[in-house]
Amino acid sequence: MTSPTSPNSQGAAADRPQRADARRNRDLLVAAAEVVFTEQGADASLEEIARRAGVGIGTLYRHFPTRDDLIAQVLDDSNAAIIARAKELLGAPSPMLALTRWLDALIGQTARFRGLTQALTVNYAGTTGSRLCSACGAITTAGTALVVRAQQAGEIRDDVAPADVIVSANAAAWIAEQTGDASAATRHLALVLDGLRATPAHRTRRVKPARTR
Amino acid sequence: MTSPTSPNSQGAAADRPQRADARRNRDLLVAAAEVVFTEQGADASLEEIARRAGVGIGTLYRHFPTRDDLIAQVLDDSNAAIIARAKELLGAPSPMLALTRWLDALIGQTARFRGLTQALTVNYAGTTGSRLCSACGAITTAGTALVVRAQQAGEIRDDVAPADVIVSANAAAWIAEQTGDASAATRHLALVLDGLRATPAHRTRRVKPARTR
DNA sequence: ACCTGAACACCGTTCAAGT
DNA sequence: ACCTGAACACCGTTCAAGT
Repeated sequence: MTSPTSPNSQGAAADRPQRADARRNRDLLVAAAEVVFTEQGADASLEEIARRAGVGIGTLYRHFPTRDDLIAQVLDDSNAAIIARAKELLGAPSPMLALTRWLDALIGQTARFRGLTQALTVNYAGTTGSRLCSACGAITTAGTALVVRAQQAGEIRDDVAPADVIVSANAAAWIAEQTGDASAATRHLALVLDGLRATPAHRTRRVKPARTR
Repeated sequence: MTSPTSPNSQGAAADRPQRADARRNRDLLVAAAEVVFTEQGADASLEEIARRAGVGIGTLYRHFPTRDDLIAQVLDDSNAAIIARAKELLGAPSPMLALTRWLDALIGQTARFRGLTQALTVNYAGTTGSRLCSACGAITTAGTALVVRAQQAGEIRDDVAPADVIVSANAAAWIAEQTGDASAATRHLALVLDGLRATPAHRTRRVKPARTR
């Protein structure tokens, strides 16, 4: 009610929310985390990340209360990129080719480091905006647009939910991660895409007589 | 050369290799492990398993030097069952239906507890008989026979490796595990099976002119 | 021969003291 | 306001002592 409002507090406040050394430590941590996660996977030692960044473990926890907060920051740039790529591909002439390319890109970045696929899939499927992937909802939305466009163009069947397509791409990334064979992901995605192109199985079979009641 | 051979040593030796209390403790551990793994997943506390079995933690380690050894023992029965089921289904009239049913069963037992899909996939794909799943090779072999039969009957395309089909089924189980939605696994498997039924994508497209050299 | 549980090692997390 | 690292908690693993 009586709280005062300074004239230019609306946008300027977010620009320098922290001390210069704090900002620097934060950047060092994210850079170190990217290296260590890539080397050792998403369950790498946080102590090691702090050591490589040259800061105390307490500083890491101050900036990133949970492991997921740190992972989320590492993913931030590439998340923005994949969303931008989806918008770009919406303008491409072939809806099917656009979808295929985007799913390929999604797989590539989901496999950035070991353990990430597992961590992310829950977020794509769920509705809650988690700490691990604040952009996951936006990624799903962006991918959905590409799927719907391909469906409306009649290039893929329309009885499959867009979210399921994205989850299937994640499964492909997971296969690559597990088997250590990147081409396995490509083969799996190709199989799923062929399934998407196909006439649904229940339509190719003889029509079952409708059940009474 | 000079080693004596007792008259009936050939099969009897394996029957009582350990003391009665040791045997009992072993059984208690496997039973407790099954319960705890089901409740808490494949990374459940080993100390808790020992406690529930009513034995010291040292006894658990004596019988099962690694976590994988314990998991393997828990899976033993169902592994034998899925292999038997494959042989049974090889005699079923419809190769495609037989394959579908077997993959469904495989997914069901791969999702027995959280974290198992991940642990097993490496074994299906790899060649080494690991501690975690000594039967994985046999399961792959059994599944391969079902895939090959469906291919030879012309019910599914023959340019897909049988091992890839099994890995795809594992991916379906993984999706169910991650999203907590069992029907997601069914939908995903259905999509893959439609892909398997489909004419390969490169044959449905206009034939590309063969590249020179 | 087998069992037990204290002891050790490791890592994630917190928090009192310092700047 | 932020940083530091010792301290605490937790869990996996080993091994000397016991039966």
